[in-house]
Amino acid sequence: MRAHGTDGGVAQAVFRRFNALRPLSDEDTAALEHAILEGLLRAGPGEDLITEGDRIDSVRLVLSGWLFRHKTLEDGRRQIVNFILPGETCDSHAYLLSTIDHSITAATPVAYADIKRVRFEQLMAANRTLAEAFMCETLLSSAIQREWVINLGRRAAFERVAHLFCEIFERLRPVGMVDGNSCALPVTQMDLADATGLSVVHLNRTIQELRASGLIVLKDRTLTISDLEALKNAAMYSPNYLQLYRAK
Amino acid sequence: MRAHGTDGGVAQAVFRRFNALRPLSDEDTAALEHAILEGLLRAGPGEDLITEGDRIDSVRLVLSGWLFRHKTLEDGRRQIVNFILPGETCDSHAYLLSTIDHSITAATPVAYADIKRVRFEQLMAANRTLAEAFMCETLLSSAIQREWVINLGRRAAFERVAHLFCEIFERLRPVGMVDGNSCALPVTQMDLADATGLSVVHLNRTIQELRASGLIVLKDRTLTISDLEALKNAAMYSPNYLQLYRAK
DNA sequence: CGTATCTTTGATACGAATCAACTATCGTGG
DNA sequence: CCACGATAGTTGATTCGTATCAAAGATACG
Repeated sequence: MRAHGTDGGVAQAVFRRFNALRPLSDEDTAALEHAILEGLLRAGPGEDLITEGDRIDSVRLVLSGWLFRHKTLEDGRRQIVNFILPGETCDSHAYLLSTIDHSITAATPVAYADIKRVRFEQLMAANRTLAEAFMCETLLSSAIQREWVINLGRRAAFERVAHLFCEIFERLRPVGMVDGNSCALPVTQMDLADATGLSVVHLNRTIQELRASGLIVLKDRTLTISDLEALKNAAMYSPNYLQLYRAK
Repeated sequence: MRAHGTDGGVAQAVFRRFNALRPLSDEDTAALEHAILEGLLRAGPGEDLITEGDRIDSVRLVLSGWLFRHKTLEDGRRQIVNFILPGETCDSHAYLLSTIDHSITAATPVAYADIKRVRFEQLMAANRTLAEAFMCETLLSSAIQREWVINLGRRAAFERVAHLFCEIFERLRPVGMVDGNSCALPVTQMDLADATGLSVVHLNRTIQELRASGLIVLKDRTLTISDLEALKNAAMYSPNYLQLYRAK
């Protein structure tokens, strides 16, 4: 059961991303596609894919839509610790842990593939390139997490939001989700506030500052970055943490 | 070449930690010990084990001493993104990535084992339990990283420092590095400030607040937690992110 | 014993949170 | 199709937490 033609079908973003991590042979691609097509699922905005405390027994690949990982304190303070974008993987290998320490919620309508643990382990055992690519996914998400730590710990609000926008843009680009200098930003300002550790009010003012500086246009859930280099400078953005694949 | 007796020898902390992740058979233990003893090395305080931008080709296990991972912005602002404590692993699998996005520096004299990539891959291929344990190490360090994101993003200074102290204590406990309700804290207040995203001055005042609340004693690089439950409450600490191993 | 590093204290400034409205947008049902 | 409530975005006023600046003690160190 092949997907339509050469565009990669429903899993195009996944293939693009994997190829950026490790070049896939036709055989690799076919094996991955097969596993994906066995477990296609959908979720609606606000729906939890994983809830803190769950045990999990599968790996999920996001075909389309945005999700976020988040943790909440007893008194309700919430922090989004990462976004999960098309082509990215939720918690590969995480079935090895007893329980999950955070929740994953769909921000938009989401299509994803659910690959059961046993199936996933077969795939990894049979195909070394895919195993390495999945491992890189895990390592990359750690690298992003580290960058978020310095973002929250050492960048001021203006830089922080600028940095988040640079990162999202650079993560969406390799999966073909940017159009010129624009990309979708299908989350509310409250979500952005919870991702940047700011209050909604201050986030709103910071975005207005970014607009006033002529760095971005944000309207109708679409982010346009007028001058990416200028935005990166403002954010002290250094992209090396995202481009971590080892050229063969 | 066995280590001395039943105490695990120089690598005692490593074995304790691995056993907490995955119970090791005698055979597992022997294989791991063998690999460790082949590559014993030392580093002094301030010495870099890994510098941002390096390519790496080995995995390191910390036998004794503290290190920290850190990232620095162009203008010198520094963020410690994690501590690496005895028994823990630096970047297992990270040789898959092209370059490393952060530096690792010794905070104290450190003894560690350097296992070359090829050797490490042999070990993983030959021993599934060890492979899973190393994978868990990677996943756990991600979980800690996520917790640090919420710590920096949503906890106030007092809670934040309290949380860090709870976490360090709970990470040192399973490797036998706590003594009653005390543990070593062999880092400067500047390091703690860079780990919590605070200024040194404010960190100092926060520690004094914690002392005044009777929650901790911190003197001569020794942290004593008078009432761990009270400290956890103050920090809104929930330990589940550290206890992630799946009972067999 | 003198110097560098680390810790502590005080005074002041500023960035971001909070509180309270108000406006705009979106979805939905009458 | 419009009215309505709910959700999202925006604005102003004020408070508070934390940074910054400056300097004094304390401690470690060669």
